[in-house]
Amino acid sequence: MVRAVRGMRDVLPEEARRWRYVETRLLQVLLSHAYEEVHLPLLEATELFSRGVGEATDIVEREMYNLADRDGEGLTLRPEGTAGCVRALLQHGLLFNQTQRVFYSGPMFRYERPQRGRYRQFYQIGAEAFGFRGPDVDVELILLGRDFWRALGVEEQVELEINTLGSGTARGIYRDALIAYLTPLKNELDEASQRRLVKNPMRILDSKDPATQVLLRDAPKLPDFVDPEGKAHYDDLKEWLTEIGVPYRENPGLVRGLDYYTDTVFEWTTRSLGAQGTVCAGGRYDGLVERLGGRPTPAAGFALGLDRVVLLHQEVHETPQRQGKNQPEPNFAASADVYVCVLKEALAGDAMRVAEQLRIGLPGLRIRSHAGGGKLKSQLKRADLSGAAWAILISEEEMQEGRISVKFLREERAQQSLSPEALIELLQKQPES
RNA sequence: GCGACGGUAGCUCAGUUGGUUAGAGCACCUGGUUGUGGUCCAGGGGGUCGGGGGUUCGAGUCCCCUCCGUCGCCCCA
Repeated sequence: MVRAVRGMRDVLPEEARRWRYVETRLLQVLLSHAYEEVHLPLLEATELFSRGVGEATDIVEREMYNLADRDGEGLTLRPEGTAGCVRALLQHGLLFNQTQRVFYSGPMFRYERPQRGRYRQFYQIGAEAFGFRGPDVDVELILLGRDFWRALGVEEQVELEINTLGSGTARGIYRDALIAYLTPLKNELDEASQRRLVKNPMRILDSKDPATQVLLRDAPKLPDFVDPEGKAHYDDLKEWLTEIGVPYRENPGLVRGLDYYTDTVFEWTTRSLGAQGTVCAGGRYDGLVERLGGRPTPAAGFALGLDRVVLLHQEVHETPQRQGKNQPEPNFAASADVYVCVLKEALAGDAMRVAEQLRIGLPGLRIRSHAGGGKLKSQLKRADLSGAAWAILISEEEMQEGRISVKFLREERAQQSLSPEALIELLQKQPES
């Protein structure tokens, strides 16, 4: 049997129902902040990422899915969304003398060791804001995050960490100072950190190796190198967060794996997901637009890991038992809301007509009409299994009188026989999805 | 890329120091009288024991390789 390739995941109906709910909620939040949606290609020129993300990053060095187009052009399955987003806005002149706030959603690809919450094809929702220099837009992005967690009811599980990297130049100076300090101690560093010393020294700050952490105690501190403007920016940000009432934790070790970040960086993390605890992360990247050929443009954004957020949502809101009398809102367990049955097989045509009538009268409700024949008993069994709250029964006598019966599957309530119009009215009052 | 652990029915798992036709629960299908689900009862279908090789009279069980998964490292969302 041909199996899915490693790191590629199938999302089956039960999870997909939750997935759609979560994604819909998140997109609603974005729209409520008047962010505009864009759709971007999965394939980009390889150069976009080597230039945008940074040649020395792990992503570009060994995690990208590279392929050659038929004419030999180097293509890459996007490993992240920001570079492509900037490219698209630049290409169409949307960053010229104007601001933009956009979002996108879709799969990203990285060749990593698969693990729970970490797949080679994984889904991100990204939001980016261009043309805003001040920390107000940083706050806005963080607020977006808080609204996400509230919308999903997982705010208790998530916390915010922030840090500042300072301007690009300040960062460069710090980087050199760090290298100067660590180089003589090179042999005492853990293996991974030794490699990073040349390529991406700031990431050493993230090391979990105890010996390395001891060495770092006396290392130059990033905050001491942050330029006055960067410091003011950061102070403003913190003040704002406090004022608005967004709790945060400062984490001076919070660095980014992608080269383009400057000044503010932030990360929403959870302890509920094991090692893959980062659920949403972002920050400023004032240098990227210029790096990709545009005019210098301040920018900030974040990416949210949908796979992980769905997982987190699942931890907090378990799928209820199918048979429960009071279906929770929303109803993840059900694959239909209304199930149409016939008392005689010859009535199948009438059933389809009635189902269509209901679909028109009850948009939003999932109406499934029985297929495959069988006795009423087995039809009702199907109805129950579908999770539907109502079974509709079509009988010959009632059809002649222009009535149909509704049976309440999830509450103690007598079956009713009524006209289609009355039925629609009845079900309208009880939105189930 | 590194380390540890795991893989038996659709799912969760049992399977004795290697020994007959590999089991359970759940799920699924059928029946328990004509047109009423969930509970109950009876019956039924379903497994190349992840794959390949080896040891052995004999392998789900032992050994090697490989694939996949989980946890951690790493990386990051």
